[in-house]
Amino acid sequence: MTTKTKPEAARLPLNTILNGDCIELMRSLPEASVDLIFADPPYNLQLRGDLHRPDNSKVDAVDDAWDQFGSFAAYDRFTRDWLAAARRILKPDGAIWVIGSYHNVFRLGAELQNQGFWILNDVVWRKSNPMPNFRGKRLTNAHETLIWASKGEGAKYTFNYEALKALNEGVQMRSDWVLPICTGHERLKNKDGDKAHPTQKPEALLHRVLVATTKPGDVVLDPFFGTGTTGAVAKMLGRDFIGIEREAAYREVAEARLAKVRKFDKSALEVTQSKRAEPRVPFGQLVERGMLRPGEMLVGPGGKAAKVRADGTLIADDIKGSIHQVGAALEGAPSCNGWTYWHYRRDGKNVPIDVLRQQIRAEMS
Amino acid sequence: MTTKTKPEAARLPLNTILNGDCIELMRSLPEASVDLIFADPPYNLQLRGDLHRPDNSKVDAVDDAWDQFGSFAAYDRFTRDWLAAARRILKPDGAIWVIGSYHNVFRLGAELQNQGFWILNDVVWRKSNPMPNFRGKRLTNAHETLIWASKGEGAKYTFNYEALKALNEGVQMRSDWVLPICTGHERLKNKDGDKAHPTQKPEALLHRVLVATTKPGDVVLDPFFGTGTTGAVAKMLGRDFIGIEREAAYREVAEARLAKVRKFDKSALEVTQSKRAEPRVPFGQLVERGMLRPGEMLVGPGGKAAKVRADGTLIADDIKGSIHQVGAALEGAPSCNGWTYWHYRRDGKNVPIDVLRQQIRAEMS
DNA sequence: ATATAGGCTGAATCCGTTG
DNA sequence: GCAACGGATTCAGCCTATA
Repeated sequence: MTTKTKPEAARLPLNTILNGDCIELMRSLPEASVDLIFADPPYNLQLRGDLHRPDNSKVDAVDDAWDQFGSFAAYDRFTRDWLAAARRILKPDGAIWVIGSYHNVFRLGAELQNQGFWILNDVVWRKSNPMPNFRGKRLTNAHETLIWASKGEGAKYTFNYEALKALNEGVQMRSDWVLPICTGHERLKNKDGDKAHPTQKPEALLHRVLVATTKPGDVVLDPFFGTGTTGAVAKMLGRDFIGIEREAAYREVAEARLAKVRKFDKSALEVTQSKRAEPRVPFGQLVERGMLRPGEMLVGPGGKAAKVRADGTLIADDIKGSIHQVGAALEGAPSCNGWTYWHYRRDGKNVPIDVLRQQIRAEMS
Repeated sequence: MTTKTKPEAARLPLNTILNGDCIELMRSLPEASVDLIFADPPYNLQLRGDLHRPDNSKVDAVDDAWDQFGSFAAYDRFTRDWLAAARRILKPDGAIWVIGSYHNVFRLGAELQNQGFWILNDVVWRKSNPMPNFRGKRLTNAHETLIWASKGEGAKYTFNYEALKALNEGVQMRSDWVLPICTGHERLKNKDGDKAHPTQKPEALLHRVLVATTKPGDVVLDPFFGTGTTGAVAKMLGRDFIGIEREAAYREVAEARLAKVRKFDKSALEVTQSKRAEPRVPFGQLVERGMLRPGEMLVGPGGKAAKVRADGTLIADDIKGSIHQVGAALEGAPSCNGWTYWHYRRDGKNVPIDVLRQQIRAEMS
């Protein structure tokens, strides 16, 4: 158990599995209190006891299409209710992931949009070892779809771009992820030796989701906890979790699983940071500190020149302004990173002024 | 023009491009008369401001009037109407394909289901060369989604299982297709040399769709014909097509294109052959898959050590980076193959991490 | 003629902080 | 809340120009 001092965290049942219906339980939690929701909702309409066709006297006589629509209406109500409950407890800068197959994911995605969630990406989990289509009547169903959404248009969200780029050998992570399905030792068994859960997700999938879109210490809620993959990976990665599961058999397996999980060592959880996280250094400091002198000339890559002024602005002909503004104006570009654009001369060589910024940053740390 | 003896075909405007609104025109066609519908409707992208690449060049956005809808409700009405019109003219044993991105595909899929279509597969077009995410704010949007549906539960449909298996080097075709986007000579230009259509689809994609789900002589209708990729591939493959397009500029380009197409052109087929290369395995996958734990130590041949982090980077003292970068830095070398340099300990022995990469490659093949 | 370098482009819901 | 502004951000493939 983690000790929390934040007020909202004090009211949250962190790192536990709640027993019951996820809609009711989410309604009982404080609003705007969790950072991320990961949801793997059921989609088999027949197995869900709480899904009923609407009480419509004409149903008996109608064709398959209407029957489907009736079932879909019930599924849509269920989706609307749990998503609304999830939305309430999500922080304004939080995010949600849902996963589904073609049976339900279109309804999930449409309802996400209807409720104002803002889709950031749809992600394809491409299974490296899917079950073949034995009858040869369709394509091998070799993927599932995840949807990642923020709370609304313009809302902030966490995305560890550099960490994911590192995970992908230095190139941007794409929206299609190749990962094997959950088999072997990772696949949990019950006492009879049968698989404990029909759709256990691989830890690798949750690892990528949580590394990508949460920070250490974030609260991750999973309303369809199952055997607790979300909780297990959250614990490993130093995130707090809240699980909701109404089937006792799944809760038992998940509890046993979670007890065995160990958190990774703290320094291993630090992840490659973006340059945006570095402290801001005003260009004027380089002048104040005497690294550059007022009157000194800077040159751009194309040979364009500008003069440093005492207040940390540049002047080139009649163009005055910041290093960025003058660079952009000279290039006719919408923007310009003055730190990499401008160079000063030392020992007959052109050195980017960014070197000086790095010196200052090194002193600061 | 093909001579048809079937009665319904006699009333169909085969191998022509109809000028006008697709909803009205589909309503004017005889019911239950076409075998396949391929539809690439507007995506309703909802782009806000301009987007520039890091080199300051401006991205040519899809800002055409035909992609603008006032609200999800307006888009849903449009979708409902054209899908209903399409459904009416589809034969009972016919099928429909739609393509979209996360902006619209969830609404498309949900409405297909609402109208009684029976989804057979969702298919992911994995782009081998997508446009990157220039600002590093999300995952690279590297795929689009197609939905393949029959007219209803239990309805018959055409699926050429063996042909697709042959296209896929003898193994079952999966639901994820790797194909490049439409560029180069295939990308049609207008008189000014600009692209004739902002979203032209590759012929290889239509080739696979038509080979998979139509027979020679089938009638294929495309209500959003654009520059006529569907018609061109249908003609090559000996299928009849009906195109509907309301923009005169697109119709003109499509007419010229179709006039040049000859039946049984194999060029599209060649494009579908994927290049066989040793798949690249990011080191991060070893961490995600639990083969190595964050916090675990790796050792180099000279005994130098580094710690694995959750994002697949290493840290040794204050040196952080990829397995290759950290290896090179510790050795003072310009480069280093981290796969052979680094070893992990198992059963008292040092094992090169390349062994783990080989395991993953074995799974993938 | 062949290799290399540089330029250009693609269905994109693409910034965050300070004043 | 809005405006100003600092400054961070790209991959694959094809085409053209140069060596």
